[in-house]
Amino acid sequence: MLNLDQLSAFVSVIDLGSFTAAADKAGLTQPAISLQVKLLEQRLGVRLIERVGRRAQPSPAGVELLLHARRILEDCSAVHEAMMPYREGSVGRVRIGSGGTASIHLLPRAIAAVKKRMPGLEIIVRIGNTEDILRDLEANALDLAVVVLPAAGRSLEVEPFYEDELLAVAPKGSHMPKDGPGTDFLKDKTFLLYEGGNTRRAIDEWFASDGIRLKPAMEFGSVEAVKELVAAGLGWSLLPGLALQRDRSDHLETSPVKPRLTRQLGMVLRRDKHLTRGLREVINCLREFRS
Amino acid sequence: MLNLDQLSAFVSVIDLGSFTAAADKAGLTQPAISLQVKLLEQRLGVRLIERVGRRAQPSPAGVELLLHARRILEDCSAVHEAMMPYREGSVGRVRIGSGGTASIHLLPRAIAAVKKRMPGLEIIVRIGNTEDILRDLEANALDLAVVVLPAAGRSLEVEPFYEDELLAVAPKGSHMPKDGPGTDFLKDKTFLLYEGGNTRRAIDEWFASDGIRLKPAMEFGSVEAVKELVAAGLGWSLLPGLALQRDRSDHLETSPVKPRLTRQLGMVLRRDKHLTRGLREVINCLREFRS
DNA sequence: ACAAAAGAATTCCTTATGGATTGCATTATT
DNA sequence: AATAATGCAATCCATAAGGAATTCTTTTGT
Repeated sequence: MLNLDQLSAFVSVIDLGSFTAAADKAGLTQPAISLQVKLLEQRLGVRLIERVGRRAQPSPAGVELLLHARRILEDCSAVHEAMMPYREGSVGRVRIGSGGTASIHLLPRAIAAVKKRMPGLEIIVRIGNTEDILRDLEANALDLAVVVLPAAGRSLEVEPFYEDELLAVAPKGSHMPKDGPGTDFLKDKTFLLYEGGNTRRAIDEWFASDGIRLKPAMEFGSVEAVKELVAAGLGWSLLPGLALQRDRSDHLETSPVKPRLTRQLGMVLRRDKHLTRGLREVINCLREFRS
Repeated sequence: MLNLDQLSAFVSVIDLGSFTAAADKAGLTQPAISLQVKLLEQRLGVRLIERVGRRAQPSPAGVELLLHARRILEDCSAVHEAMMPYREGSVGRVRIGSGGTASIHLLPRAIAAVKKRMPGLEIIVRIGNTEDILRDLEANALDLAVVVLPAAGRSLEVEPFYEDELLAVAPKGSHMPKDGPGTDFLKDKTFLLYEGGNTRRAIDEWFASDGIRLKPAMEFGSVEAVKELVAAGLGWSLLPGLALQRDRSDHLETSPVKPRLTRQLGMVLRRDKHLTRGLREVINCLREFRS
């Protein structure tokens, strides 16, 4: 029978290019690693590592073994993940990835609801741009993503669950058309935009459908920053309704635009994801927003 | 880290429905299997086997683990399969670096001989100048170099294996002294030379030993080109005998020079190189030329 | 038929040591 | 002065011997 410690040692040596480095990483001494690799080589009857000069390189057989070994080791760590939900005592853990806006305004409410039902559940939220989040999701470093759609990915399943309207935002006292400002009305305003990925794209498309190309005065990575700047009278903006709920009506004038401009927030999971109870709860709580 | 023996024991117990049976199959005693499964349960923090009545059945977590475990164990046995060809030496790879002349005229014959003995062997030949080849050899990007000597390098081992004579080559019908042309005879001829590194150097030294400094009319990177030009009557040349074996005697006059001028071809390996069966075969086949 | 405990055997790790190569500095040479 | 050669120190891996830890067996109990 093969031995996972030996496989792991072998992979580590190749990755780090040195027996000594692999030993340090594993918290062992160099002879231990040497022995592991040697035993593996004996068991397989093949030379796996070319000890040549100062560098350790895989032999042809070693290259082939690497492919298998990496997969096996990954599967083994996946086992721990898979057993997590069955564990007694630990209620579980849900790792959520999210874009900035949703994480500030939507997730806290959903998480609060989940926590009420499953107090022990550990919830981790990672903020990032859609691209990074989805990559981590595919790598199973995240359990669930909450992002602005569209979201692509062969192994991913997308469920839209919230339609967020983008609102025109102006300093208090600005003239705001009754039935909402259109592209014509807005095109000459000074614009401060949130430089989010899909949100920003939706805004550009909205203007572009009337043949207008927007040249924003400034772009910011933070919605809150844009809000403050608009409140200070520095210009107009188009911001997610979500971000405007904790009303700054004392300093801001807000209105839907014409035609209305919305963006879809969606939950994204790996298609083959095993649903733990915690994850199911989170999904259900997010669905509450669907109304 | 997971343990494959434990996984295997667990799967076996489920498959056979009994600890004792699993123990027999594994050639161990029953407590050993009990312990393995217990340790696995402890490590995963999950109960895996429901000991109910006479039959051992998997818990829900056990069912899930079975899926993973079977796959992992299969992959592990696939590893043995995958290593088999390398183990028997029927598969392998030899990366040879070579100067141009040897690679065209010597290597094909040696490779053909090796292939006859080890049909599965993968042979890669990289052409380049001596310097590049030797650098790659030191970096272990090549297994063997076949170059014109001398070849330096602290970590390299050199074995001369073929003495190649440089022949004077003239257009058909040229006057060629009976006992071979000397420097005196050749110094006034129009010369077309092959701009190889060590070969070219050997020629310069040959003339220099009689105090003559050669001013070749043209230099070419290809021996074949020089041959064609000489055949077309454009001048004389000194070329490796190896390159003249596929006789162009219908258009060329060839003769040893006086004193005879030879260059050594050598095999070069890293001093600490591990000899695979394939590499040994290649070396042996090259030695056949030594006669 | 499985679990638990104690002793035995094996495995695996650490320490110590030696061989080999590499990188750097020093020295000799053209 | 620049280049090549030499010598030294450092680094890395292999091996051997002793010791710690794991794992198996035997025995016994539920």
